[in-house]
Formats: sequence, structure tokens, C-alpha cells
Amino acid sequence: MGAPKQKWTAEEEAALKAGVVKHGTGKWRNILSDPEFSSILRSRSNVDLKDKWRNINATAIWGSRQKAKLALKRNQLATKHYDNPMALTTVPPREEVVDVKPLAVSSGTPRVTGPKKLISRLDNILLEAITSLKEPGGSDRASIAVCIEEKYATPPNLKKLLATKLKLLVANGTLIKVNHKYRIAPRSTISEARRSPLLPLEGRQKDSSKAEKKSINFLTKTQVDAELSKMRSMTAEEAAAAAAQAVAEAEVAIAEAEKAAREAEAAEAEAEAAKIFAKAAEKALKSRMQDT
DNA sequence: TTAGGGTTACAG
DNA sequence: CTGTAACCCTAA
Repeated sequence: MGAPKQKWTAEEEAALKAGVVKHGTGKWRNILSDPEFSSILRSRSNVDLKDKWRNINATAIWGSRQKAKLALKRNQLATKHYDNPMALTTVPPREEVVDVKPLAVSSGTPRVTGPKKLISRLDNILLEAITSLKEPGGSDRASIAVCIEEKYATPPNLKKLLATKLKLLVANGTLIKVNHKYRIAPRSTISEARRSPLLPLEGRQKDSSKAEKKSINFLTKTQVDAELSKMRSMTAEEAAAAAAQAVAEAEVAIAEAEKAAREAEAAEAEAEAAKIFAKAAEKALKSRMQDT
């Protein structure tokens, strides 16, 4: 009687997303069993998690459930059928489009005003697709694309966005790219990946005193390094990678901010700063690319 | 236990 | 009045 509707808070939503990223779609019970998440989600049930996740994705992609319902309703109400069922689906308005390809000067991109709601939904879908594929060795871009296309409407630039996002997620440590397959990072909460650069260190050989690798980030020593080395030959590619990395860092910071927005508002400011910095870096690199 | 369908409560 | 989000119920 005291709670007609218990609306979800940002913390709960963030926890849910983190749980999905960590464990995968479904496994609500597993997510709920997680001590960290259960602390926040202990008031929620697995069904609630599922429903919330459904709602999030439904609202994100313009149409999972609502579209079907709406379509049905419209079909009954009006016989007018749309010739263009779905042209532009995804691409949320506030998406930060890390497009590095277009050489157009981004003059049409105004300053970041203060997007409170972010965290690209595409990331969720992407991770969801990878987890749903359940490929042990990971999935390649084609499989992921197909999975997403089957589940949602397929925008024309999906492939490009997917490639960009994939790269981005690999850069920030959420995904691990081995050869040509992508898989979820084994052990790392995104926020944690930023704080502590996960060190494999299987055997002894712990050169902790070696602070040589300090700045360059949390990137694990995967084959990505090799590709990056290869990229060094190409200035443009390197610049693009750097820009993508900066944006990735910004997104991570934003995610962290949303997760702990309640505890520290400064984090959000930091995220904003990081985002602005990323944007600036991207812009600079881009102009440098075409200027040189 | 989870996925999906359906219903109710709240906001615009 | 319509759309959205939480809630509830049921089948797999």
C-alpha cells in the first residue's frame, strides 16, 4: 500500500547493465546472486530484472514490444499501411557517433550540453548479441551483425556503427578481440578496468617496479598490441585508434559516473571533461589527418 | 528460472 | 487520451 510503483533508480539500472555485461543476458538470478549487485538489487526480483532489461531495450530500439502492439493497434484502427516500415531505427539522438571515417569537418556538432542520459544502447545490444551467441571462442563481426539484424531492425549503417562500437569496446577493455573474434572480457567491471589495469601475471615475473607502462592505459597485452604496432606505419590509422580510445575512455568515465552518480557528482563532471577531451582529441586528430 | 504476453499505474 | 514503465501471470 505504500508503494504503488517502485521506479528504477539510476544505480539499479547501472547495476543491471553491469550485471548483464558481466554475466550476460538472462542469468538474472546469477546477477542477483552477485554480492555487489544484490546490494543494490536486493529489492528487485529476477523477473523485475528481466522486465527492466526488456523495457530498456524496448525503449532503446523503438520497437520490440511496443512496435508490435502499436502495429497491431494501428492495423486494426487504420488500414493505412506504411510503405516504409522501418528506415531509420537505432541511432539514438544523443549517441556519440565515433565516426572517424567521414572527413567532413564536424562543425555541426555543438558542444556537449549535458546529456544525463547516455550509455549507448547499442552497446547493450551488442553485448547482448555476443552473449546470446554463446560462442566459446567468441564471435566475429558477421555473426554479431546477423544476430542483431535478426533481433532488431537493421539500419543501413549498422555495419559501420557496429565496427566502430566493437573497436571501441575492445579499446576500453569490455571486449577482447582474439584474431577475428570478439568475446566478453573475462574479469573486469568496466569501471574497474579503468582503475586497475588488470595484470594477467600468471607466473612470477612481476615487474611491479617497472612503471614504464604507466600512462598507456589499461589495454591488455593481447594481439591488439600487435595490430596497433602494425598500425604505427599508418599515421591515419593510429590517429583514428587514438581518437577511438579517447572516446572509449570518455564513455567508460561516463559509465562510471552514472554508476556512482549518487555518491559522487564530481565523477560526472570528470566524465564530462573526459568526453570533451575525447571530442577535442578526435577533432584535432581528424584535422591533422586531412591537414598535414 | 526464464521468456513472453498481458494488465495496471503513472506521466505527458 | 496516449504512451511509457512497473507489475503480474503463465508456459516452456
